[in-house]
Amino acid sequence: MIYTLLFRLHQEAIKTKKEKFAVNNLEKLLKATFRISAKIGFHEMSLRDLCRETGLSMGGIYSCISSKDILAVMVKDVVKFITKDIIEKAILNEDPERAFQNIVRNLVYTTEILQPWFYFLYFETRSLSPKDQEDSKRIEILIIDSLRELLIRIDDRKNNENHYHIIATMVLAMIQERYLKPWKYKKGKYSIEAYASKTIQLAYSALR
Amino acid sequence: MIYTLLFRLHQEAIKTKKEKFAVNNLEKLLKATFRISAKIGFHEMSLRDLCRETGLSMGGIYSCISSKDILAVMVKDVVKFITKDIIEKAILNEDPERAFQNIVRNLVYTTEILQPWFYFLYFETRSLSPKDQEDSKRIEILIIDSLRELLIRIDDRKNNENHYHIIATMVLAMIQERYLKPWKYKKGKYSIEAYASKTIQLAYSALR
DNA sequence: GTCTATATTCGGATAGAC
DNA sequence: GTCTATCCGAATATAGAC
Repeated sequence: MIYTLLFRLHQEAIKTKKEKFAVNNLEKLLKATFRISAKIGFHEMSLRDLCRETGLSMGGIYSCISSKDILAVMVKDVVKFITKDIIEKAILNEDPERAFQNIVRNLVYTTEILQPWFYFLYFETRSLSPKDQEDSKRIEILIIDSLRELLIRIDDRKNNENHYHIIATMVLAMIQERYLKPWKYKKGKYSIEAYASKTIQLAYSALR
Repeated sequence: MIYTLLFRLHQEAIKTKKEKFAVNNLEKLLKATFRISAKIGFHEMSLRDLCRETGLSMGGIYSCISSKDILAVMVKDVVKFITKDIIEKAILNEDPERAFQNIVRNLVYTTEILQPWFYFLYFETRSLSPKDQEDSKRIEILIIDSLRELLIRIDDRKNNENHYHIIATMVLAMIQERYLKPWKYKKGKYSIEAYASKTIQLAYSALR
């Protein structure tokens, strides 16, 4: 489970040592953080807002996080872990087309399921320390580079370098578009499957 | 000039009545706001930061804005004014291809020149009141709808409705990608002309 | 029109009871 | 492990001198 992962990644900074308690509270805290910051932003959210939304007290909150800022770092860690996992498993595939489609589909599906996490990281990256901001950008660069490499292999270098880069950029922009603007897609005109297929199709038509 | 426009739009809320003084200070304030919030976010920026960066005092600041929040509203108003202007002038063109290219190029160029304004509005929309947030979303919907209409006319409805919508979405995502991630494009590998052309080319290849 | 000084509220964080 | 009560600094905004 995702909150267990989180507890283990940040264990040394968490006062509550019993995993069961900490994990339970972390889940409450992060879910409330997503709800509140999606509306007003992370920095505008006060810990008292968080108390109200979680039912925890100030003391309760500080028993499983060391500071407010660490919440944003936790989100970054989860997004990084999951994204790397998707890419590393996909590129094990020897067929570049399958690997490419695998990455796109998995990212579209995963960012749908974990929309609040990815949305939060995108909009609150500036709440992170410079070092963690760099880390966050590296996730994006990893995606672009992986997609670009695969596109080159798929197309057998028939176009110039820049062309593959811009297609990779376009694909990532489409993936982000979907999870960054839920207000556009809530009405359900586009299924997530259709969206992923369209994105792959756009990339292929650009190769030609 | 853009700051004169701003002064006239918000005149009733500005204490300083001499246009020359107010416009001068508004320029200082907004430029400083862009510098600081690009790094740490609008909400984390304090008015004391703004004092330091502009050389103005607290009193000086409050002489030409009624509150901190109004700065974000001003940005929204400018972005709205300029975007509507670009689109309205472009669609006067009878040839849908020329109109389409006109919108894309003008948006790419304008968002490059006014990058801090567009960037700020995108990331700080949540600092606005619900009503102003709606207003901000309407700008985006206007762009998508205009592009989609033109694509339909260019292609003469050879594809289904959804296809045009997704291409319009992709084009906007590409335009935003450029001004939202300056750290990717600062190195100057892509000229702004090349970027605009590539974007148009991607849209055309998707039509086929 | 712009400054300094100050009022007031609210934020994150902690200490100690239970 | 969780709560209540409290500290302290920082934020926005204003009042009144120049």
